[in-house]
Amino acid sequence: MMSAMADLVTQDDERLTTVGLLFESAAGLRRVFQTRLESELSLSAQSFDVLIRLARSPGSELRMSELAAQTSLTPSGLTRSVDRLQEQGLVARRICPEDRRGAFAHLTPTGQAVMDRAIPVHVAHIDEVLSDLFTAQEEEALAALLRRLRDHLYGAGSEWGLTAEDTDACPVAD
Amino acid sequence: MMSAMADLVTQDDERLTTVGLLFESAAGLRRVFQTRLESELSLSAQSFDVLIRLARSPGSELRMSELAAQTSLTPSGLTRSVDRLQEQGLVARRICPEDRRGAFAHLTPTGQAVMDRAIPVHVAHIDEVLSDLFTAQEEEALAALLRRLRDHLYGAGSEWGLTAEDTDACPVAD
DNA sequence: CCATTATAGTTGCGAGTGCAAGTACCAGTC
DNA sequence: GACTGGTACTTGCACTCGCAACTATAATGG
Repeated sequence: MMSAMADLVTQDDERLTTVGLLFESAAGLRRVFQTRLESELSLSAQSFDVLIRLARSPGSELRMSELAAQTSLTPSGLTRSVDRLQEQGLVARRICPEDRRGAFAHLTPTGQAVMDRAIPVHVAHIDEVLSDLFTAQEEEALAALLRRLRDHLYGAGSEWGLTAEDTDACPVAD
Repeated sequence: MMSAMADLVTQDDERLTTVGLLFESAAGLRRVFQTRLESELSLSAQSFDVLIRLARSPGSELRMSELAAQTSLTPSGLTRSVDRLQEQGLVARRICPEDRRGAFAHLTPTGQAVMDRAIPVHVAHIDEVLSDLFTAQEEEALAALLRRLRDHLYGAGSEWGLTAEDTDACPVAD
């Protein structure tokens, strides 16, 4: 009855714990940012994620499929997300001329203005949470390790059904 | 129009990227595990998270509130999750004798059996994903950094509205 | 005691999401 | 140039989740 547990608490525990910490950290950070983004900027974390990826892309536009891959959303989820942002007037769609199946999402001037205001707030918020927690070296080490993990998961063959190419071009936040 | 962007791409970018990597890594890992857990064990990632926390607790039982804190779920979310697991016969509730408002959730024998089978599979899966990616030292370093972040977010005053005490007692996985 | 306040958990409801099916379009084949 | 297959999104539907309101029980205080 305890056989599996016995295995666990010896060697595997370490790895299990690492994974658990990763999930807990991400969930905690997301919740913290979400609260603040909503109260101060009336943006959901999900919306902000989409918007910041657009803001940091050349021309402030991206194909729907690209955006879906970068935001950890399925195509259908992204469609709805962009729908909402479109209703709010922050984003607009543009049909791709060369391939009329596809579409670009791009920031409207209003969306640009909102993000110009929102990004510094968010950056300040990140600083507030992370400052005095990591040294520059530690933060760099953490980023390096996570980058390796992310690339392993998404890039290089996508052995586990995860689609995405060089998301590194738009590293981004939440 | 580009003012906020200019700020971004210099100093703040690093921190923004770290946070972004954390989210992407967590999302990627979750999806990978979820796919496999569902196809091989018919368990959602959410269910598995609840079950493994129970499995690793003394007596295989935990108060609902404890469980909620550990699973990054709100109390209402946990209520529903336990409801589902109860319908599947994997978990049962037990009213706390000393405080009849509260309740314990505990694994049923069936639940125990399922987890005895599921945990080794999941551990193997983690190994498969992480092996040859990090050295023991790197993994340890990553865990240490993440633990610091997690404790900073949840513990010590919970400056950001996150509730949780010593979740370290049950570090756990997904 | 009874009243007040706080806590543990549950439920109504609305919002977001994924899966599978559908639509519109491209690309290669005969 | 219709036929077949594949791609880029979009929609129907069911499910999960969080928030706010609610119930039941404790704990405090007169």
